[in-house]
Amino acid sequence: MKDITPRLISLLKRGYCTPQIGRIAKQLAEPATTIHYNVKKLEKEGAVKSYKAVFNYKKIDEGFCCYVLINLSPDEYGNPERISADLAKHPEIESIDICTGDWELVLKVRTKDQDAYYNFIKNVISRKGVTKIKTLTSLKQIKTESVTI
Amino acid sequence: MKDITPRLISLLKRGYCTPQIGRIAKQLAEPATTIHYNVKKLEKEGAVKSYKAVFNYKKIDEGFCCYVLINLSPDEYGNPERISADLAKHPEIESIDICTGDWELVLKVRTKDQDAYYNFIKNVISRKGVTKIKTLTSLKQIKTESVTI
DNA sequence: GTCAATATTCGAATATTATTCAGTTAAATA
DNA sequence: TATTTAACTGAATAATATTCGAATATTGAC
Repeated sequence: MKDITPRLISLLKRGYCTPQIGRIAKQLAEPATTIHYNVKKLEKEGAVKSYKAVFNYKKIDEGFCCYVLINLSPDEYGNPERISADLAKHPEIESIDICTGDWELVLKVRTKDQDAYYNFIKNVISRKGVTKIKTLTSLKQIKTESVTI
Repeated sequence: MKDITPRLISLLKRGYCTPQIGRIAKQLAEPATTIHYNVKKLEKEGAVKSYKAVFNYKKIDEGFCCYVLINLSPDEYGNPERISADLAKHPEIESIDICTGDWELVLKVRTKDQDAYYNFIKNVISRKGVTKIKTLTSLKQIKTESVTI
């Protein structure tokens, strides 16, 4: 039997959802057509990037979560966007920020477990350009993607 | 004229969306009823927490983003969930993680600008229980909530 | 391995929900 | 104040999700 779940999760993680006009209308006590108009306006302005699902990541084999703080070598330092665009392709990486302060890059990474994380670090992060890494491991997620768990 | 936008954004930021069964079905080349069944299964298992919107935060007056690394005082150290649950109420905080490593709490915070962030720190973060704070300011977001910008 | 129980797939019919349209009201501009 | 543009809204329509029942596949007990 074909297992649809992984492909389904992969799509829902980044998009393939849509706002519930009727439910919003009821909640805000406004006509559905008014909500529709305003939602479309937000989309047209480019204010909305995507509609997506937030998961209980333990239940989709992504229970291990951590922040990866990265220092870049002098030659990558001037162009962090190149390495970032490359990293962005990896589905394990939930977010990538180019930062000021002690660290140039901050990643949020989700893997199945510590073993999978170790492999991820070995294969993806350990590369020329990265001079120093610090990992902050999440013991418990209280809030994620604006959703309180 | 009543401005619906802020209330609309507030709802979409955390939920009030739903998967697009038909579009997923087309993408995965499976019948819509099969997709429907599998989506409902994920929901029933509790694997899906919410369906929500991801924004271009610059366009919704949340252009200033940073990570806040926090050390807790010895008395809060043993029960970080209390202070976390309290922080979770604030809409400026996108995520809260209780971590190992050099910092006990990692927050991701979005405000309009640096001034708004300063006020946020003063009013929300500076409290008994927090002994040390380090802010990593995001200069550019490459990927957010699994969505590449 | 065989059989029964359970879970998954799927097409056709139905129910629900979003969207369009056209008219109205409000706001901005000159 | 007149004129243009943007925002709002109800009724009709279009699009989409959901239910149902039946077929197929998987799992677990013996």
